[in-house]
Amino acid sequence: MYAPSEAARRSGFSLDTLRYYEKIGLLADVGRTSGGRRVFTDDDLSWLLLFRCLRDTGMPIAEMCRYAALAREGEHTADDRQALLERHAERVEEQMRLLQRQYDHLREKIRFYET
Amino acid sequence: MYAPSEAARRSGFSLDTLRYYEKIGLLADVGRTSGGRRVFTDDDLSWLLLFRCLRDTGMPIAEMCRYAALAREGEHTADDRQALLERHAERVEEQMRLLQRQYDHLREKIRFYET
DNA sequence: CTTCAACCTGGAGCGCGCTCCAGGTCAACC
DNA sequence: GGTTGACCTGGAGCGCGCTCCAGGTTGAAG
Repeated sequence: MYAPSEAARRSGFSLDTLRYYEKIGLLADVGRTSGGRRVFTDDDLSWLLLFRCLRDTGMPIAEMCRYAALAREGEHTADDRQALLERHAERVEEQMRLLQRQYDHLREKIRFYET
Repeated sequence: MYAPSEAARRSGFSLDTLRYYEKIGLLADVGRTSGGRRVFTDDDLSWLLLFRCLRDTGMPIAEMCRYAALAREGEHTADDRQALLERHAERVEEQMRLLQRQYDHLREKIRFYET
């Protein structure tokens, strides 16, 4: 059980972003205290860490929503979810290759300044 | 000498983006025909390829503008320009490490679906 | 019991990097 | 000379992903 600030600290998202993710339905069924304050479980946290991973690798929020919606539908969507992640992983590989290539160009450019 | 569409094709930027880059002063002194149409030189093209590299590695446009402005000031800014690129390259290294780390997480998650 | 930082809501606003549009001009080809 | 597609300008608009704000509530510490 984590307070909002603790969940923010552990996930790397801001409080506003956590509220935003709940508002758009990415993070569903977040618990509340009797006073109306959010309480994040370990399960919520592991979702947030997955979202962190997907965001850091450039997945659009709309696609994360699709993934989360599939997961909520139940076990029978496991194949779809796997395929979604696989397609994303392939895009990430392409992104890494491009980044490496452009990094090499950049280093070459810098070497030019060193002479 | 390249027509706008050719410059777009070779640089990977859209026509609108080329015009936009000129408008904000990132790309300066682009030549024109008597009729007012842009003519891109090899020099313009190599600038565009550098911008492509910097954008692909996540440099904000404002910083590319700073770099371009320094270059226009003359040779005496070479050290500043080199330092700017070096700082950027270090950020890119960090970005590559993060991307690799999150890619590994993603692959692990996918492996979980395979069992 | 008081205080005060952390939290709540709904909704507006923002920064970035383009992208699109209207309404016109240019120039190569038939 | 007419057609057509590439190009021009200034300015508005957009998609994304938050971020901020006002005005109010909660709850742990002293």
